[in-house]
Amino acid sequence: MQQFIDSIEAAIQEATGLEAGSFKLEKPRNAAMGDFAFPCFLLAKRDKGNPAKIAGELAAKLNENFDGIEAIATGPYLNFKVRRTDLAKAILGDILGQGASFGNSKQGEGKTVVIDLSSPNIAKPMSVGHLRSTVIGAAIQRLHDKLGYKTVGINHIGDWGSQFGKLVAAVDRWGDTVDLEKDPIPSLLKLYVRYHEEEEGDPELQEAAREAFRELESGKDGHVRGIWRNLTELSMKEFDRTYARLNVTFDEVRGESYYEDHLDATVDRIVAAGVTEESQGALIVNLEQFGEHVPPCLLRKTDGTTLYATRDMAAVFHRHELYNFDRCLYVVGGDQRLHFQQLKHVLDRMDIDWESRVEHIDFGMLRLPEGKMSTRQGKVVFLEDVLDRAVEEARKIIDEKNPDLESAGEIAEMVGVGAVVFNDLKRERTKDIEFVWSEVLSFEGDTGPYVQYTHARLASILRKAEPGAMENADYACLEESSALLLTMGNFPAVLQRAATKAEPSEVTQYLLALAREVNSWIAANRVLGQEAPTTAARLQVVAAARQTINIGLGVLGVGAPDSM
RNA sequence: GCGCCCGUAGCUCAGCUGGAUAGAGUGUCCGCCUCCGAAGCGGAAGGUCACAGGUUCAAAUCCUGUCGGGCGUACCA
Repeated sequence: MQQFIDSIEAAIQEATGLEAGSFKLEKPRNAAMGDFAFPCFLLAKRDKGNPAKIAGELAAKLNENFDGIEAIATGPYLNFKVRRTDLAKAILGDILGQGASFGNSKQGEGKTVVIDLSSPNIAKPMSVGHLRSTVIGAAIQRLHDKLGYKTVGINHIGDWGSQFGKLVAAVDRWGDTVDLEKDPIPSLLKLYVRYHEEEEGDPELQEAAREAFRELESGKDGHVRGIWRNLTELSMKEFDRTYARLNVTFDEVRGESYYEDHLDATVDRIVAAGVTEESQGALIVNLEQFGEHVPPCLLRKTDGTTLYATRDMAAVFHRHELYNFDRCLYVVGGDQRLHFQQLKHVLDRMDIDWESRVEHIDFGMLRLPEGKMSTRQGKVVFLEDVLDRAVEEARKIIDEKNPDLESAGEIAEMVGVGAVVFNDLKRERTKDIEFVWSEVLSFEGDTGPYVQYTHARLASILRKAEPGAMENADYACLEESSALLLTMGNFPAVLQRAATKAEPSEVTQYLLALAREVNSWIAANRVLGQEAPTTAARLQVVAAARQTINIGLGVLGVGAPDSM
């Protein structure tokens, strides 16, 4: 499809003297007007003329040299219509010829993107909130993979910090009251909550927790570290189960604890850059130059221990040394905007030239109808429960509508999990989401299962077609199908925009629109049993649409079943 | 208090870097399984794009202010 855009743009440049890149073709208001549009306001301004008149004159001029493309002036717009058979042939040829690599690009060749995603905290259950970072981050990684970047997905596990002192002390004291092996996460959560409550009036507990974290930080490999290591392993085993269901893998799993040894060097490096100062007994980087309200970044507390920010500084230096990234994306909730701003400001003050390559890919918070989620108040929805219920629901629908379906269990898993993941990727990243069960468990309309269902229908038609039925197509019968063809042809551009903006919802929204078009096209265009050249042409549309949906769902990490 | 983000149909959301008559889904109402999958398709109703100014040939989109909501605001992560 790109070839049409290129030749139209080239012709406009030649006829008007506009420079390449100074204008962009748009999509006409409705498909009947044409395939591509060029608003003439820009020219009208330059030449102080009437845009409608300019459009008319330009149309006449361009049509002299066009072959297979027609320029039509409609008011101040200049619309272009490609010869239908050429359009169909080019787009279907592209998609079917490229197969699974349709949408691939070389734009990322030789470039590296580091993505920090998921990053749950040890000993806490994954809530639907963690789903967002995991699923958004994984989609962004796959998008970049598709565009030829080298990608490194990093799961930066929260396994360090003063709360682990409490946890270790709690396990030490009351570990035998729960079954850690069988039910690790809920048990740990219970212990943590109990410790939190009881230490209020018990200085001894407070001191025990502090002591435990001190020992942990000292690096001594003894009793405390043993407990901590065990907690970590138990939690990771649980997390891995969920990741497997979500179809997410990581290139690097590193706890914050990994940076223990890097902390002193990191602080030294920032001090050496001359940007630190002492304030109220703590070591800080003053950031007032970025705005009088920007609070300083704390590197060392009064007691000498480090903070989250220190560990993140260590991590970003480490990642840069290791990967020399072109983009370093942090897929972390919007509640941490200030933290990442500070991180970037510190890099900026240190005159680090790759500062602009570090991006906080923030996303909206997930709220329950009754308010903000809170683990301690029991106001959480656990991810496993959501997945289980969605799968259960999918199974119920399959039993009802398609009781003979083979491997119904696997497909129910694909559809249920797909519904949850798709739903999470549906809205613009930064928007807050209210978690409503009925919405997550809905399989109709703007949902993942709707797209999956469309895929299954297309696959079903292809299964029923005779071998070789796609040969000798008569593209003339696709006269009325050009809107759908253009949508499919636009897929590579959608992927590129989604990657640049780190915005998976561009893909979900695209797939919903495509599925909608496909479904009404199927209703209006009988494929099988037509005259052979007609069936052949329509089968190509079916195959191309199936292929495009399949790739799109793949990027999102949602399964594309051939039947469901 | 201050900073950042958000406000589009009853509800959930699209609307790309300003461009043609603001679009989907859901819910409500009506129609379609003797024809490739009804998790579907077609149709109806539903909008002062929070409000008020401004910039522009052109504003849901950019700027300012007001109101409403969310998040954050130095020794948690």
